[in-house]
Amino acid sequence: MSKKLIKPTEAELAILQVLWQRGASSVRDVHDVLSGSRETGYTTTLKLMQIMLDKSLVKRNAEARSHIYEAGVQEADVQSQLLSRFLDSTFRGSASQLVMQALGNHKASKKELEEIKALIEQIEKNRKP
Amino acid sequence: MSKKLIKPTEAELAILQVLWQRGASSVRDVHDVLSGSRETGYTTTLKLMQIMLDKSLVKRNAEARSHIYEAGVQEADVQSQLLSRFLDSTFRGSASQLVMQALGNHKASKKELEEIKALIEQIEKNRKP
DNA sequence: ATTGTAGTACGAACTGATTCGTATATATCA
DNA sequence: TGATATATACGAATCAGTTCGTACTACAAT
Repeated sequence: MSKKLIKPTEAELAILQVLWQRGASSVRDVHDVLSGSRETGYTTTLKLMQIMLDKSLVKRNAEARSHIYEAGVQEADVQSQLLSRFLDSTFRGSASQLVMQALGNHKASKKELEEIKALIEQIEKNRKP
Repeated sequence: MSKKLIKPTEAELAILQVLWQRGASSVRDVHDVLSGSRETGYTTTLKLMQIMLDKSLVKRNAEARSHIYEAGVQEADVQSQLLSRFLDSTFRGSASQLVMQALGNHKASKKELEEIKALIEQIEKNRKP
């Protein structure tokens, strides 16, 4: 099973975020959420989602007059692919550099920090043998 | 002193990477390095660097016939800004999620993992009071 | 039935990034 | 000197992403 190359644009990613958070939604729903941060017309959102359908970034149920869309790609997959590229292009592939920056500049809660520590222990443990 | 908004494009970032790594370089130098991974003509690289000069992403010394360019922005600044945006757009701002993915999918050496753990301890210590 | 409202479809304009061709200047060397 | 090689400058084509206007369809309400 081949992992397709996924490269959503900025605008597409914003739409995917809405779908991942809300689940199946109409164009109207998505547009209303986006209206908070973006300033574009309804038909723009519609067009983008049609393009995304074409690229299989979303799926839709067109039975009702108002079509219902849902994400066609998994959030974790997209994150993983985008992260890989970002890591290479911006941090020359150094994951630790990226992690240090991320932890340094952006607040993580005590609980999150503990989780990360635990993950590191886990990795070190699995690596020994 | 205001931190300007920096948003290099993909191609521009690739050029900056070369300049950050090699230091001051001619267009020819940059182009030769890039030729390994990219397939574009010399004048394309030249044009890009001229555009970057315009945007102050690079500086140049034009005394010699062959102009010498160097980065006009700091790597850490650019990384920090790009990371912020990436974090928001792709991980909805959750630094810990991003860190977990980065550590999970991409190999970091034992030494790097130790450094990260140390950083976490550091953060937790500074946070107590 | 007619009118108003809300939806989809889609061409086309616009924008920004990338790419290249070509003109021109400068240096090198046989 | 003249031919060749190597620079810069820059307009213009191309390409991808985004945006919107407009046509058309379906439903609801008066």
